[in-house]
Amino acid sequence: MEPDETLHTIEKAATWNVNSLKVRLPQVLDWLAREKPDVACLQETKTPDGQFPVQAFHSIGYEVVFAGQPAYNGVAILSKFPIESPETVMDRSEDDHRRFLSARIQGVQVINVYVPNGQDLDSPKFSYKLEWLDRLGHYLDRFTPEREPVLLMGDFNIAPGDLDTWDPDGTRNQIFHSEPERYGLRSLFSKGFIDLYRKIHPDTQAFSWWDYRMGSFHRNRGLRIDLVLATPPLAKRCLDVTIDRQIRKNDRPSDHVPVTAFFTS
DNA sequence: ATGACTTATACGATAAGA
Repeated sequence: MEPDETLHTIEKAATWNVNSLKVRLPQVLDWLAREKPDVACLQETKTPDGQFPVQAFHSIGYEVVFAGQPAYNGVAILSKFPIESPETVMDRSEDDHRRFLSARIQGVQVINVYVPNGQDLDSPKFSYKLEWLDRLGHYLDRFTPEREPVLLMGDFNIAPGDLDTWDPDGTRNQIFHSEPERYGLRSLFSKGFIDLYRKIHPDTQAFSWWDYRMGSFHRNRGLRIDLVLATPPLAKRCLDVTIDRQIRKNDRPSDHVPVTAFFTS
């Protein structure tokens, strides 16, 4: 154990799919100034590494690591504490999508994921999604969940169960709700990764994403697909998880909202 | 209703998201 790790622990960690950091940067900076998470994982930055706004985050006290590309995907970890040993790929595959970032922060392994969308069950993108989840599982096998604190958070593009979708009957076996996807997610749970929102709020319906179209937010037709998972040493310390629905009312909002987990020190 | 918005790329139309 490093001496510093006992002095400062992660007490507040958040995940937010920002749907273009270029468009959302002012909102992200406002949110950080207001909420002050110790660690924030962003997805869909859609920003090449050379254009990442490093200085904007440094100037408000955040270290950053990022893995981006033009137009699509892109992930970043922001931290008030030092970020050690960042990894931008999860294995030796040829996959060039920037969807993964893993680093050590105050003795916690923080893993940021942007799981592929999959499009529909007939698409090659669906096979890619399932393969990607399988590869993530293999990456996670290096950890001992019962003993090690690991935070795995991001946009999973899977509604874990019927409570996590506005229309469980209409969406059954559709994309985000299909059995193969849910099996992939359950296989992460079975390794010891715990869905913290569902642990703390077993019966509450709360969504983290709403379609831009059809007034879906106003009608609360959404999904809970942005998740914070943690291994038992961290899950035991979790006090609450909140989903910031209010931020979806901003001008030019992301279609996702932040999910934030709180831990005892 | 293979739609509806929003973003990126590139400057109009298409791809992609979820």
